[in-house]
Amino acid sequence: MRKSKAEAAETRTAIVDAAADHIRTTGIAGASLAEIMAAAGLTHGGFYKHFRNKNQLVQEALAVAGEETLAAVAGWTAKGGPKVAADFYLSTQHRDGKSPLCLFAALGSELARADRDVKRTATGMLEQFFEALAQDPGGGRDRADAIADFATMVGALTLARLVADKALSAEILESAKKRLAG
Amino acid sequence: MRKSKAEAAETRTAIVDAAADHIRTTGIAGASLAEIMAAAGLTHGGFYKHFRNKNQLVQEALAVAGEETLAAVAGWTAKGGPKVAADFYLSTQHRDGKSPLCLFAALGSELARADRDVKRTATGMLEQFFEALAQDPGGGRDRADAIADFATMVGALTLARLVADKALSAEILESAKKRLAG
DNA sequence: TGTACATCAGTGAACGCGCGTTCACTGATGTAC
DNA sequence: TGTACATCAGTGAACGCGCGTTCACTGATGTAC
Repeated sequence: MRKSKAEAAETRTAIVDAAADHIRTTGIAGASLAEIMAAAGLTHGGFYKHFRNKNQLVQEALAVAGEETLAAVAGWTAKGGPKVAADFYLSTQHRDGKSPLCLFAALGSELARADRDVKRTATGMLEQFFEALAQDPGGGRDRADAIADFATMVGALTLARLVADKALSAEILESAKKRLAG
Repeated sequence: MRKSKAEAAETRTAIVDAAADHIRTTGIAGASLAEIMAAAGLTHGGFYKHFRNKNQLVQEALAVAGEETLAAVAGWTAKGGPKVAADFYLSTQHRDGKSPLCLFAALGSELARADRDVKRTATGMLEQFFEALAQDPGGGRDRADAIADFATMVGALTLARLVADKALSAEILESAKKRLAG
């Protein structure tokens, strides 16, 4: 059942998109190729017609996941500046994963143990985040501020997600919002 | 080759200590029982004489790892206040894992996906961190400040660890230090 | 344009491997008398 | 205190399972003439 080149390209994109979603939910190690392929509407056997191995898919999925989050952050910033972006990033909706989750909050500690190629992809995405967040014409915020802000957001969202206590989780988000507003 | 009760208790402690180390290096899913038992000088078969299952060991190991980091943070704070504690936390030595790594930076995103019991253990440790860091008599820092500070530290260390570029990694640590000092 | 053949996207079964967990066994420790 | 037996910490082989990866196969697509 050979598919046309156009269909095959769509299939490939669907696999990467499914991986970008799945990986942020289950982690890299926790996302099996069979699950990702099923989410893309395929059986697992065909995976190697599109990718060399799982690692190649992970790299492409990270890039897609990063661009999704980056587009969201850029959108929020364009709408209301860094403060609005921080409010969205630190919302309970983002924490609960209803909007696609920031890849650094979803995978941060796992990426620290990833292999060199995966880390390079993640580094490229992070550099783009810093550049996007540092663009604050006339706001008096420099690159170091943007980096510290983003570190606070990632740390707060990570901690808010691992906590088993709703009240403490909300307190973490609020404390970070207050810091970023002040 | 039955061992005495005292020896068995020592063995149990050795297993938990080995797990507390190993888990922060490889992640929870990446730390196999065979590796942990070998690190404690044992074969894997005897594991179930001490623990119900892997999950029970993980919970105890998280508590030990948390207490280790907490003792270090408390020590740094006692020595020179919150600023010195932040400088140690954000040092390249801590980032590179030569001192035992903070469990939230090591496992943050993985703990978000852990089961309820593991999350509860992590929550208890985090609450102790907040209380320890909020104790700043006369410094004018309240609990919200302590939480935001810790979020910044965890986020910065996590990002500094996943980056494949030494210069960018150092820039992240320095930006966070600057924020916490100001 | 039509025909014959090569290509290859996708299927589903199978592989080797490492994992958590179980189990029969060993022999020193703990206990009952 | 000494003896006989039960207990159980630790060993090492084995289990079932899910994983990433491979492979023979199918049949529609792409290509050469």
